[in-house]
Amino acid sequence: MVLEKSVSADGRLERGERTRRQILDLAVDLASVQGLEGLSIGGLASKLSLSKSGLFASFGSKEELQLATIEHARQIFIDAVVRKAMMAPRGLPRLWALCDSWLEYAGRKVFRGGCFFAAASAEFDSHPGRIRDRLAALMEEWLTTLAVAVRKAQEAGHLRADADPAQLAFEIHSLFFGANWAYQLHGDSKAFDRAREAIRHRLAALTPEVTRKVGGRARSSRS
Amino acid sequence: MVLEKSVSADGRLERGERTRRQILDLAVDLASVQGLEGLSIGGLASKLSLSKSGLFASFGSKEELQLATIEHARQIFIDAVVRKAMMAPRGLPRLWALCDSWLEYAGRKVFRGGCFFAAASAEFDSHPGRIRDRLAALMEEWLTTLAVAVRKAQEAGHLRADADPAQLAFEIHSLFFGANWAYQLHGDSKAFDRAREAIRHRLAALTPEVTRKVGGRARSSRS
DNA sequence: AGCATATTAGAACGATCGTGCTATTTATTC
DNA sequence: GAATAAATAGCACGATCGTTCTAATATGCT
Repeated sequence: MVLEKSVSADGRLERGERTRRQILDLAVDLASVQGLEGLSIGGLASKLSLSKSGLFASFGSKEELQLATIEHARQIFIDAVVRKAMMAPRGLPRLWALCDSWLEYAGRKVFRGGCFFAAASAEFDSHPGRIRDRLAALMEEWLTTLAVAVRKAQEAGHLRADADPAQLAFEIHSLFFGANWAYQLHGDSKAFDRAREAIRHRLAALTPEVTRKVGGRARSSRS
Repeated sequence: MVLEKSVSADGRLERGERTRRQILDLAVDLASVQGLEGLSIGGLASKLSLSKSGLFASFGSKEELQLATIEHARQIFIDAVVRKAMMAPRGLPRLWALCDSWLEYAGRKVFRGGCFFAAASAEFDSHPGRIRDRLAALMEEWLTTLAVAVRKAQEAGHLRADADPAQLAFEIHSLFFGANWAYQLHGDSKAFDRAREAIRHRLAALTPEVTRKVGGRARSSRS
């Protein structure tokens, strides 16, 4: 464990870092609803009973605040989705764990406005600059995580090897965002079941013959 | 053809309607990039060499301008996607025509910032009010269009009848938005091929046995 | 304790936002 | 051509935005 300068010897957070965290907790929540550009320094400050200039000084510019908000959201996402799924056994179970935890993350509204990154990437996809670049890098990182999970499932013999992991990652990711979109816009929580069903259908078609004969699908907990 | 009061006897547009159209053309273009909320009365006015108050008076409020922008985008979308696809023979060909024209609509950047409705619905999905309601209704209309196309293909015997049209519409729509998202964020135009491939794969599995024996898939132009 | 540093507050700036009110211009009708 | 209506311009308003500068306060170190 590396000692950061923002953490004192006894492990407590320094004052600045503590307020920074309060700010970012609220910023992430607000940004998922009003967008990253809709974040306002004054709005954040008043909701936290801080001075506008004091909050501003903690980040130096609005862009830095937005970038810090993205990193904070990334940590929350990793804790809520990736870390849990990585505890499942590698191969198809881990791929399914990723899917389940993502859909649960969206349905549980870890962020009030739904998936933070779905909102932010759609908002900034036409705004060149550091924010868009960072978001694009994070989303590619996530798609790679999905693709690697697919490939590992193939290497473990849980999925046929003749499928393109990037293609499957794209399809699964699209269903994720589609479900998040339908839930946010129409309040349709059945969309999560739709996404699960589509993924199940897609993966079942990729299950090797030997496995299909035994169980029909690899996860007995799935109906 | 119904005579509207904004159209004079010789078919030319009245002055007010002409500028309204110029405004909305630009508004739709700008909103697809900066968002519906990012639309500014002053910004639109200066780009069109109009006065801010004059432009404002044409709509009465920003919300009315946004609603008018949505209707204008809807017309453009219908012309670019739906109308063309409806000329294809009903059944599977028409479903495929819808898919092809949607993906081409997104790839051709009919709107500068990609699909107007993907951006707008994501922006307003957490902003209750008339705008969100209208967007939700339009998107449901679109999903219904897709579902009906699926059902017609089933009735024509082009697709097996044991598939849920709403489920298929959800999946296809998710792939549309996923491709649009990847193209906008990563500039990855291969995403359109990915979406097409996924749809092709999904529909092929739903092709009745008799048809599968003949051609493998229904559209010979598809590789 | 007191000094040095980090953190927050206060006030003000120029800019831009949506909106309302009043004039001025343009088109239509008699 | 004069009268009427429709469309546009000009100007000002309060509010809010990001940002800067300076003063006050709280913390950490010796």
